[in-house]
Formats: sequence, structure tokens, C-alpha cells
Amino acid sequence: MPAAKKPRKSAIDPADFKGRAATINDIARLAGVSKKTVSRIINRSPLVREETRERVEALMREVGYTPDPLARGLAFRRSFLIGMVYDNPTAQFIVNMQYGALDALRGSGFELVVHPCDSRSPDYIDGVRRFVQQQKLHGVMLVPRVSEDQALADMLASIGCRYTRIAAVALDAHSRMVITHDRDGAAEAADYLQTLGHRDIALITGPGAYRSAIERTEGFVDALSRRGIKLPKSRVLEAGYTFESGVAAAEKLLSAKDRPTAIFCENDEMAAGVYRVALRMGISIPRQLSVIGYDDSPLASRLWPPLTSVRRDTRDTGRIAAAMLIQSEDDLRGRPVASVRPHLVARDSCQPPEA
Amino acid sequence: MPAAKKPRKSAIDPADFKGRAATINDIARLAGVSKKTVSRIINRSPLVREETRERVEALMREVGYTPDPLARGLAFRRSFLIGMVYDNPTAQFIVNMQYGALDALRGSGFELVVHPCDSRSPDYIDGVRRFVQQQKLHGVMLVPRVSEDQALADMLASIGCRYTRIAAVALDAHSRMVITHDRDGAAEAADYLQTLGHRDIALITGPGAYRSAIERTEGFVDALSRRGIKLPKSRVLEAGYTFESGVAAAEKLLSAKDRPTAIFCENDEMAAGVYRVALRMGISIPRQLSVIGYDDSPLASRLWPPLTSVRRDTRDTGRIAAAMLIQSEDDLRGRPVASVRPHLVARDSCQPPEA
DNA sequence: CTGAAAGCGCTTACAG
DNA sequence: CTGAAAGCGCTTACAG
Repeated sequence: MPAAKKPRKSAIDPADFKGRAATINDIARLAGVSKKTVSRIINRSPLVREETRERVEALMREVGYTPDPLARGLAFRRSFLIGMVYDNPTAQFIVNMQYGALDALRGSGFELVVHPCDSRSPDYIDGVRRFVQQQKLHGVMLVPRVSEDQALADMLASIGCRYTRIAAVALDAHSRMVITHDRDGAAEAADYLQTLGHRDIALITGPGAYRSAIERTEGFVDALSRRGIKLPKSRVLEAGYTFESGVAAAEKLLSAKDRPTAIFCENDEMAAGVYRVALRMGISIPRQLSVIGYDDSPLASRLWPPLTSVRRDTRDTGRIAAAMLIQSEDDLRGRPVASVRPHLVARDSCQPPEA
Repeated sequence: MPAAKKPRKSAIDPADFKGRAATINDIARLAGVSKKTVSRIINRSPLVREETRERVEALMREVGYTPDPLARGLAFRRSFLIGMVYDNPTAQFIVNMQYGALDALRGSGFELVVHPCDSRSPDYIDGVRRFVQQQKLHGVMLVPRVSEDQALADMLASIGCRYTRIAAVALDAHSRMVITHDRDGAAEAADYLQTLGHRDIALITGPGAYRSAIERTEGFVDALSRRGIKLPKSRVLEAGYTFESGVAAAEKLLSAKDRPTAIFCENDEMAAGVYRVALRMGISIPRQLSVIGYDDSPLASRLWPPLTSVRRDTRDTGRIAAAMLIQSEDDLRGRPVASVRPHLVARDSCQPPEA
């Protein structure tokens, strides 16, 4: 009978577990501690001796152990999933928000599960509730425009689900908000146009029911007013954040005898609509008409001339919103409110008005 | 002592469970069967008497019971999550694929978890493996271009993970493929240009390492050749599926003395680059130059003139790929291979060549 | 067709 | 600072 090999730490390898992954029991046994101690280490409890923690953590790394999120979820009564809830923003916005959220989640053991919905549907809140409760979500990110729906936030609070709301202004407790300061972005556009010498300026807004549109409108109008320019009602047209609605608004503005020398559009899609109409009518951008958009989407640099636009760091926004959901609520308290600031990206679609 | 109320079935409501959700034990107790029978019903086992099944199902509906995916996942050693793995396609493509996948998953109890990655990174396959194993994913959808990576597919097979690959041609067993027939889409573009009377045609391709680009190129070249048009090497430029690479290729093609009368671009981004160069050089589309793109992205209708493009039903593709993952493997066997056909959407960017 | 026992891999509540 | 017992809500393997 050959002498039993002396087990050396460095001899442990995943193959020891015959194809199955290591469990908390394997770690406890190999480390010579109870599974509860291992559990404490997994959950970063301070109630573990430093030497023990280091030894067990080294072992975990060696065998490539990661705790099973299903088992942890079952015991915690809460999964390691973060939900992202949104209602049809542009594709680039969704994707950037997802990339940002995943930046924050990488290496944390949390994963991102996506939930588009239709906020005009009467039972969409119920749909979100089922999504959250059935999956026992750890938390959800609410993206504009669903982030603006107080009834949705109230429902989530009532079932004890953590959430972060991404919106132009603080609609909720600071620990639940990421503020995008749309008012400031629009104000920057206004200042820029005034500085270039424009006085006869028009505004194509998003839908009045959207908080982002309200803020961009007020930010733009107020900033112009601070610089002594009054925007008459006839120069403000409400549209729908779509290309087609931008076309319709531009047709009204540009077919009038006294057309404006500059137009600020509250998103890039509508600015593309203005380009379309200007091209059709033989109005040269920027010589005869300056145009500014909002979003700085890929479209902005595909247009000719490249569109000056207010950039928002959507990826950063998503990263912050997700990071807040996986922080301890203590860490969140007492911090300044999370915010992401927009800024103007000047390209070639603006110049001083013709004499 | 008041007489105990006789429990009527219709009197059961979720509040009976004092805030906590009903469990399989509640259902079993209330229905007067064992939890194993309830489990059989959840899992659609045929080994349950019809009357029993109906009675229990009615009860489940009444109390709003849904099985806990964490508990089921722990017992099954497999979660109810479908992963979507991709490496930076366009935003619209990703989002449409996600919508499609969610169409298939809705009401199934499965959810979609997203996993973008960088296939140029040496350890990206390892990253996908950790993602799959840690979350115990039920299956993953592989989107181009990661779908074309045989090493990735092999790794998934080796760890026993179900997958579906979306690609231009069958790269794998039929039960694991959704075929997009890019060759046919490109051929349709070729036929259209030939029918319009073009003979001097150019092609701007995607990267030669992409299967989609290979197929679109061969489909286009072969279709022209069948119609008696030979595409000289000098008329075929490889680009990178990006706007900028489209600009560069267009500059070469359009600055030559004998420029082509039509250009087929293997995606819309590159077609937008051709538009940019044509505009700068004063070449009128479609009068002096016909252009066709591929994807039929939103960009196609934002351009002026609206771009003729090969549409692919990405949402449908995603729906089929996800549906295959949650079907039983028996159901999948013996079926014809899943496929989605592209088709040309004619807009205003093509006309017969000038005399 | 139905059920009692054991187990999936963790955590909580309690004890020391 | 550490541990033994019970439990999270399901399924598997076995028995009848």
C-alpha cells in the first residue's frame, strides 16, 4: 500500500472536483473551517480573523471558486440581477446605457437583464412588477421616460425594490437619482447662438409630457432671456423627438417669409429633419441657417455639415445608475446627488448670421 | 367561539400568504396534493391526471403563483436566463436583436441577460465561459461576429451549454443555426442594378474576416457574373463597415477619371460615407451615381435621397434564435434549418445611368 | 398516476 | 471570532 500523498496546497486544482464546480463545502473542508466562515468571507463580514480570510481567499482563487448566485439568491430571497427598464428611447441611447451599466457590474457578480416596455399600455406597471417580483431583482434602473413616472417609482417602493431614476431633475430622494441637467445643456446651446450673433432664433421642442423636453425648453428660453433675447411663441414649436416631426416643424419655420437664422432642436433626430427641409428648400447650413441638436448621436457626425450638438455621457450615466444599485445603502447616504453634465460639441452647423 | 369559516376556493387570495408569495408547498397544501404533483404540473409532465392538473392550475392562477426561478435553478443546476453575446455591431442591430429575443421569451419565465465583449481580446472566450458557468445560463445567442468564431462555439459545446449562432451560412448543426442568407441579399442588389442598366459597377466590402462580408461579396459578384457583368479587381474595395472607411473607399472610386455609375456598399454606414464624398465632389445621387446599402438601418431613410438598401429582419432573427434555445431539443430535431431572408427596399438612391 | 425523503449551495438565527 | 442546525423553494431518484 503506497503511502498517501501529503496534500500540498499547490496541488489542489479544479479537476479535484471531477468536473463539477467547487462548492462552499469543498472550500470549508479544504481550508479546515466551517462553511459559515467561508460564507462570512464571501459576504465581506468583518467578523473573520485576517489570517483566516487570507488563507481561505487564496484557496478560493486557487480552485477558481465563485459562489453560486442561484443558491445565494435563494437563501437571500433576492437575485443578483439588475433590471434595466425603458420605453423605446433611441437605439444608441439604450446601448450606451447598457454598456455603462455593465461597466459598473463587471466583476461584481451581478448581471444585467433588460426590460423594454410600453409606458402607454395601461398595465405596463404591472408588467414591471411581475418582472421584479418573479426574478427577485436586486434593483432596477429606470431610464427616461419611464424614470419620470411617479406611479412606477411608487410601485417599486411599495414592493421594497431598490431603483435609480435617470432624469433631468431630482424627482426623488438623492440616493435614487442620477441627474442629467438638461437645462444646462440647452442653456449652453442658447449662449453659443447668442455669442455667434443670432437674435432671431427658433426652438423645436420634444413632447411637453417629457421632463427632458420641459427642462431643455426652459433652459434654452431662460438663457436667451438672460442675454436679452426674447423668444416669441411663434418661434417655439412642439414636436415629438422624431425625424418626421422635425421635418414638419422645420417646414413651418422655414417656409415663413421671415425665417429664423438659427434653430435649436431638442434632439438630433429632429435636427436631421431640419437638414432635410433645408436641403429641399435650398437653404444652406450653416451659411443661411445655423442648427444645433441634442444627444450628439452618431447621426450628428453623419450629417453634412456635421451637426453641432449637446453631448450627454449616456454611458457614464448608466455606469453611475448601476453602481448606485450595488452599493450599500449606507455608502449612498450623505453623498452629494449623482449627476452627469452635458456639454456642447461644436461642429460645422453654426456660424454668425448673414449680414 | 364563532364557527370556523368554511374555506371556499374562491376565497383564497394572495393576502392569505401575509405578504410573502405563495410557494409550491402552499399550492400543494391548498390543492390537497403532494408538492411533487405540483412540480410535475409546473414542468408539464404528462404523468398527472387531467382533472388534477386542471384543478391545481386553476388554484395557481387564483393565488397568482409562479415558481421561483432561483429555487428551480438551484435544483436544476441551470438558471432561467438566456445570454446574448455580441461584439459591437451597430446599436440598432443590437437593440432589434434584443427586442426579438424578448418577443420569444415573453411569458416563458426566461429572461435575457446581455453580454457585450471584445473578440479581439485574447481572453474573451474565457470571459464568456465564466459568464455562462457562473450564471449557469440555460443557453446563449451568438450574434455576428462572435457567432462566426468556431473556438467560441467549441468552448460552449465542451461545457455543455446550448447555443444558437446567427450567421450568413450554416457553420454548425442545423439545430444551432439561424441563417441570414446574406448572399441572396447582395444578389438582389446586383440584379436590381443590372436591371436598371448599370454596367460599370463598384463594390465596397466589409472586412474580409467577416463571414457576412465574404457572403455579400460573393453573392454580388456571382449575380453580376450570371448576368454577364464582370467586376474587375479595381472596382472592389475592402473597407471596414464604418462610415470613415466608406469615405476613404468612395474617395478612391470617385476621384478616378472613369468613375462607376453605381456602388453597392455592404452596409449602410459605408453608404453614408459614399454620400458624404459625392456631396463634397458635387456628384449627384442618383442622377450621376446610384448607391445601395445593406441593413436598412434608420440612417437609410435619414439620408437624402433616401437610400435603397437590403433589409434584414433582425428582430425576427433574434426571436427565432431565442425561441430555439427554449424549445426542447426533441422539437428541434428533424426540422428544416431556421432562416431569415433579406430583401431589397427600393428608395430613391438608384436610377438608370446617364446616357 | 402519486408521494416521502434527500439534496441543490447557499444564508439566517442562534449559541458559544 | 467561529460553528452546528434549520431553512430558502424547488427537483431528482426511488418506491409504490
